[in-house]
Amino acid sequence: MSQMARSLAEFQQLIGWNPQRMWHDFHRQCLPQLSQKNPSRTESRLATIVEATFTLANRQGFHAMSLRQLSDASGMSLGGLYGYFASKDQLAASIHQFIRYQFEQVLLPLIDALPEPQRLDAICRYHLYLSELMQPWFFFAYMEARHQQSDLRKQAIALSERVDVELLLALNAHGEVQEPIIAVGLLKHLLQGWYLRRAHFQKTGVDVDAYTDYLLARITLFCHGETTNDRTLAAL
Amino acid sequence: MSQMARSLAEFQQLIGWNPQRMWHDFHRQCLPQLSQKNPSRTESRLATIVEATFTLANRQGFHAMSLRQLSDASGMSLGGLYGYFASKDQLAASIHQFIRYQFEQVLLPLIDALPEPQRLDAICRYHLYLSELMQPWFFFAYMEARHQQSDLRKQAIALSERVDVELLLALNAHGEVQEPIIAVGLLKHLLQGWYLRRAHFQKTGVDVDAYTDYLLARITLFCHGETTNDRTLAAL
DNA sequence: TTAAAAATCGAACGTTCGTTCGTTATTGAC
DNA sequence: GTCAATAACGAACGAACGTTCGATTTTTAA
Repeated sequence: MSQMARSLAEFQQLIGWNPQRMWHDFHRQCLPQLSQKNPSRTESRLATIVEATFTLANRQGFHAMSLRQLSDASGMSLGGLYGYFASKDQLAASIHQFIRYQFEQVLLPLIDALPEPQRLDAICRYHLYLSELMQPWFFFAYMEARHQQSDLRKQAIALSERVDVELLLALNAHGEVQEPIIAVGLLKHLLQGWYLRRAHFQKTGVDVDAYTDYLLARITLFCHGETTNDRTLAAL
Repeated sequence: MSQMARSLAEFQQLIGWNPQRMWHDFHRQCLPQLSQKNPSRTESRLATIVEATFTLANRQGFHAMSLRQLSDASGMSLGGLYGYFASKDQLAASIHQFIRYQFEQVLLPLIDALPEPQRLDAICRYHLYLSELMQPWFFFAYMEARHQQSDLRKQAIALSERVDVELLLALNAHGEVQEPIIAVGLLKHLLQGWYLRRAHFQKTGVDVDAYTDYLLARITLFCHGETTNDRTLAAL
């Protein structure tokens, strides 16, 4: 059984993550809708296009990004883009699909392989680490999810609820959870904070390891905390 | 000196909030760009239009919402809408401006009037309560802020940083804050969670009073918590 | 009741959007 | 170097966008 990773570097090594491999996986996922034959060139072009999509869409919104802007930013002609995706909507759908794939095929199996007492720690750490490695993807997925058509949105909700269940089970393994509905929601919200508030953390010099350690050290306090009046604001 | 409100109902009474008065204030703020003369009719039409904007924009994004959709949803003709705002961008700008106005003219004065020991509690409570009363406004402001033009965005950032300072000062009044940058960011993020995850809380039956009490009871634990190994996950 | 004022309407305008497609340039095997 | 095969190009298209404006309806006050 594999050891748990306790830092970004360890996690990266554990799953063998690097950008090249990520784009390779992404390319493989996009194959059905691609009209290109040369794999290696296609991989690097896909990376250019999707990275340009992130810089534009994560600033101004995917819907507000025009294909002419994407054409300029990626250095590729308007018509040339269509060799790499079937439509603008399909481009967004591929991104959403890939991040769901990463969750289901990479994160969840890693967590399932661990004994239950370690799972809460692992879910949080691995979520934070993966969202650090793929921050633009996570940000895009969060911000654009509600603009997707209903079947893709439903799949995202289903995955989200699966994580909720995992979190609740893992939390319960550490003792009775007070107000479990609020606790689980808050915990996931705190994990999302890392990639949603990335600019803030970058400006203030907080890295993912510091954030992770800070958070994990307080999670059990937060969720199981038997708050006594003299330690809470309510006493004022 | 006024007493602090400890529930949504008390807060609502304290600031004398009701929808009618809110739309009255909003109308007054919009006056400069309005071509309409009859105040009472204009107030109700504005309410209809802005509420329709929220239902459409908060689902699919403001940019993706067409004025033809807004025309249908508000029961007003395409040209008729332009009696109530100068342009589509101005409509969004008015909403952003109004929520900033509520923050600066309603929330901050209330907090400044309180003695320092009560301020942390008040900032959190009042932020949560106001965001409950005006949830669609807060959600809209959060989601659409990055699509605004730069001067409006800068004003929003300035206000956000002002809240950060208030939070940090208030936190410090309760003792030395460990990792203050992370703590303040997280605290604000938790406050935002209430209006960002509204659908989730509505589905699970959590109301703002329960959320507020849960949060406030754990804030000092979270921010000042001297975490010992036997109470944290790191010990596993 | 009536006429001026105010408000509403929706067809039409110019622009920009996503997308297509015939043409041109590039690539790779011999 | 030649020639298919592949990829990239960008002008052009129809649709949809935000906006305008003259005609029409509703409101207001005498």
